[in-house]
Amino acid sequence: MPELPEVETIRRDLAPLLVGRTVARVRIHSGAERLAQTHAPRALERTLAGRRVEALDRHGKYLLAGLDDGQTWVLHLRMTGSLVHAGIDAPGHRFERARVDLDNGMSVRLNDMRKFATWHLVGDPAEAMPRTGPDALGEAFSVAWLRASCARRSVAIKAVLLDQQVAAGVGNIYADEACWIARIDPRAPANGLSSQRIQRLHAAVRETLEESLGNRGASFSDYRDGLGGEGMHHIRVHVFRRDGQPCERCGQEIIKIRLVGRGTHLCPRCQRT
DNA sequence: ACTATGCCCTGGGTGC
DNA sequence: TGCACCCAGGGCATAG
Repeated sequence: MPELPEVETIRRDLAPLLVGRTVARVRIHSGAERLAQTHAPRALERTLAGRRVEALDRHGKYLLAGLDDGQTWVLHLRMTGSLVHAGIDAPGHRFERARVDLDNGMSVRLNDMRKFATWHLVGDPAEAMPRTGPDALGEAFSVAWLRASCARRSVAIKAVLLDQQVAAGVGNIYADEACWIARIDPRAPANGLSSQRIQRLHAAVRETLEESLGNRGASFSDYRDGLGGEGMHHIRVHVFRRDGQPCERCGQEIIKIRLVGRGTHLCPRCQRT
């Protein structure tokens, strides 16, 4: 599950390898047609060929490749997607869905077991990410913003954290981790949290994302960095997929529940509503 | 406006 | 060993 730290790790790996390079050829494999959201697959392949990559940015979980014709190639990896830099003749991964060959004998492969990844080619990146708010590591995601986002919502705080309009880039792993760090029960109604607890939660979101970024992301299953390697953060998490194990803080057994349609992990003793 | 649910996908795990 | 079933969940569509 590439979330913000994973996507940012990929961006940092790929930026020096892609920026300044020209796309020689793009190939969307048979069976992966849904990848291309704004064009028919063959049309997208033709349009991208010959374009130079001028920048590789990120917003939330989206990667944004700025092209020399002013268009932006917007990539989202969803749950099982990865982008791996490899030689043009390197054998394809079992779940390779598309490949981008560069002008220097190298390529980037999109591997995606579940075929949920998307590519948009747009003039304005906002077109490709219409329901996306401030990046969770950016300045616009402030304590005041989180407080305002909670004030008008009666749903569980975890649902607010997962809302990409509130904190773009936070996904299931880091929502659970942030709630544990802030000692807040993820089921707590958002509009019932005190100002002080929201401040603590905001700091916890930043802390968990930055720590994971420092560990090059969490490879619970399919996530790979831009060079095909695994992250290290999955062995550093406090609650995510640690159900049955003792809480690091109080020793109580971590439990797993279902909340907003997602597996949710928490310590029932030291996380309070 | 808000909230809840189903859908897309496929491999891995579980139980019989 | 086989096989049916369930689970994983990001973002969108749809319904209430």
